[in-house]
Amino acid sequence: MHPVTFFKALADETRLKCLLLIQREGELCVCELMAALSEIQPKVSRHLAQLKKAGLLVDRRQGQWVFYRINAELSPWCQQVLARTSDDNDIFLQDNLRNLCQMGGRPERAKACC
Amino acid sequence: MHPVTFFKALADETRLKCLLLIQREGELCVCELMAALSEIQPKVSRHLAQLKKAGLLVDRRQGQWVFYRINAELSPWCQQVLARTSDDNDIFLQDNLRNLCQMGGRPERAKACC
DNA sequence: ATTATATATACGAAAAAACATATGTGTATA
DNA sequence: TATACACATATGTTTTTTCGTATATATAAT
Repeated sequence: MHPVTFFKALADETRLKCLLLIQREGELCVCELMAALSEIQPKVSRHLAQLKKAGLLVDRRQGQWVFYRINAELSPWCQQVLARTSDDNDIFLQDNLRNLCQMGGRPERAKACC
Repeated sequence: MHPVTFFKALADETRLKCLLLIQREGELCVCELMAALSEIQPKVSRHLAQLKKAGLLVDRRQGQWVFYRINAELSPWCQQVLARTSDDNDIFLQDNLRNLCQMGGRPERAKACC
């Protein structure tokens, strides 16, 4: 992964929050991210498409939903940067995690989060 | 340091190379970075000003030169991200380090680099 | 004082990124 | 087959970023 490509992917609030939330939750679908971020669907979807194209995320369809997770083949140094960033930025994600937990009707596979 | 501010600072080839080269060398002046990157002076200078304004670098004037170094008060997680990125991206800096070593007339304080 | 060197900044142009709105696609359900 | 839901993408616009050129400042040397 070219370092500039990687950091460009992280250099946007919507994308960075999606990445870090997905990392913490393991897997999230578009509607969960919409609820967590309070953002409209095309905006979330567009940023996820960018992250997928750049190789940071992979997706899988399950029925009506598309779940995104971190690409397991992402360079270890990139994964470490994500992990380190996540560890030290709880406040950055605080409201979004709360929104996610309060979201009604989350799709089935939902992990325990709170 | 807000994570988006931080990653925006890294999301440009010129800025990222400046940061990583400065990190490896301890301290570099504008003319050394110009030589390392083969870029014109206003371009290098502008990007260094951005990095300084964002709190990633500090500068000190010594005679005709202005030396830049990593801000020691930068959040430890940011410093770790820089260190980890540097460790895993030798190829990214390879040509620039060679240019720097081959540069003639480096200012006095020059550290041993090769 | 004048000239040279190192660096900074102002300015307008060009390129890139992000956006909202509208529409398309795929899946489930009635 | 028709409707609803989740998601993707196209389009035109706006905003942000980057750039080159020109110019300003600050130190050094003559």
